[in-house]
Formats: sequence, C-alpha cells, structure tokens
Amino acid sequence: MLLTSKKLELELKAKLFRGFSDTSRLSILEALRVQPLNVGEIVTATGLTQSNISNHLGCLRDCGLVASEQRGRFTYYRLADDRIDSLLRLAEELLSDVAKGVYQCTRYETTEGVSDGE
Amino acid sequence: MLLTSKKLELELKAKLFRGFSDTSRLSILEALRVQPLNVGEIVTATGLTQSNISNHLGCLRDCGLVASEQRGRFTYYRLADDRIDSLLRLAEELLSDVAKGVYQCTRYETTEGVSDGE
DNA sequence: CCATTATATCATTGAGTGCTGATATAATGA
DNA sequence: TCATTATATCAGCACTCAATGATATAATGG
Repeated sequence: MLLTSKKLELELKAKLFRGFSDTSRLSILEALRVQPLNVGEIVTATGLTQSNISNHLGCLRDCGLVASEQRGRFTYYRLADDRIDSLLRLAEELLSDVAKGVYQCTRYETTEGVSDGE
Repeated sequence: MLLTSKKLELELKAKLFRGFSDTSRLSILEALRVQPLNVGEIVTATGLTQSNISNHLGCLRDCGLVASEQRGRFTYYRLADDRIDSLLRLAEELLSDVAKGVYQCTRYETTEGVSDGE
C-alpha cells in the first residue's frame, strides 16, 4: 500500500505539471498572475475562444490551481496559491539558462521548425 | 517582434513543464534526484522498458533537464540543474495542499474513474 | 572476428486531449 | 416574459505522443 501511494504521488505530480504544460492554460495562468479576472477578461487577455478557456478553467479549478468566485453574472478567477507564482518564476529562472536546450527539443515539436542551422 | 518573443517564451515554458508532466519521465527524474544512474540502472529503478526510457531520456536531455556522460559502454545521466530539484520539491509542497483538488481532476483522467459519489 | 552487453533509433499503434461550433444554463434588465 | 449577456457543457475532429517491438550502433571480452 505504501508502494501504491508512491505511484499515486507520481501521478498527482505529473497531473499538476500537466496543468502548466499547455500554452493556453499557461497564458490563462499568466493573465491571472497580474490580477483576478472574469472569463470575458481572460478572453480579451489571451485571445482564446470562450469555450476553450472555459474548458481549461474547469480543469485548472478542479486541479486546485485557480479558484473562482461568482459576482453577479461574472465568474472571477484567481490563482489558488502563491506557490503557483513561485513555480512559474522558478521555471523562468531555469529557462533563462537552459533555453538553448529547450529550443532544440524539436522532438515533440508541432509548429514551425525552430530548428536553426547549427 | 517583442510580442513574438512573448509567445515563444510561453511555448518554452509549456515545453519545460511538459518534461515533468508524464509519469515515466517523472520517475526517471525522481531516480536521478538520488544519484546519477546509467540507463540499465534507470530501467531497474523505474521498471520501464529500455527503449521507452531511452526515448524519454533523449527528450529530457534535449530539453536540458538531464545531462549525460559516457563511461565505457555505459551512459550516465544526472539532473542538469539544481533548480530541477527545487521545482520538484516546490511541486510536492503545493500538492500537499491542493492534493484533494488534483484527486478530483478526472477531466483528463485515463485510468479508473475516481469520480466520487457526489 | 564473433558474441554479448549497453544504448539509441524508428515505425506503428492506440489512447489522450486541445480546439471548434453548437447549445445549454443562468443572471440581468427592459 | 423576452432579449441579452456571461459562462458552462458537449460531440466531433485532428493532432499529439507514450509505449512497444524490431533493429541499429557501439563498446567490450573471448
């Protein structure tokens, strides 16, 4: 049972990181880093469609990464914990050093080939 | 061009987190948190297949999350930066608080339905 | 040189999942 | 009540990508 909880912890951790591993969710989180926003404001801030955002918000909320509060017809979202900001900042620090490596990680790349010459 | 770099930074950050967002890669990283290991030792530590691990290691190395060193017939891998450990630890702290939420994030769940009664 | 060991690569497959468009729900105001 | 605004839900599609099995490469020992 202890081994199982170890495995479960792995899955939880992976799921947590998956919340950050998509550009759409990430841009939502970045927008909320500045201040709480309602869905319409997130649409404006990110340029994503409403249904897309709503879907991602649902997951982010279920995962405990954002919290929501109803105010009249609006639903305001905010980061659920300060450590989420810390996590993002730490990632930025790390990236400033390993960015070149990540640039070259075209293995699972979809968009345009960032593959530089050499 | 500045806007583009903003978008690029988002993609980099997402890609970095994606390195952590898979249980297989995560268990490889966890094993390497303890000490550097060669591929065979990682196989033993994680129980994953060799080719699977090798594939994940290739990505992790390209992304700059692990570094490798050839020693005879063996290739030893280690975490490329101390902040990777920090990132994992911060995630663990965060999880200890929001775990209940992540448990319920069955939205993108694959395995058994953790869906509680109500 | 041949067998063995260690690791990497590749094609394939199947499941995961992000996006869209349509629709449902809910709150507000006229 | 009806129209409008704000948000959520859902089905379907397209694409991503983890896992596997087979094979390639490379180093070592006999």
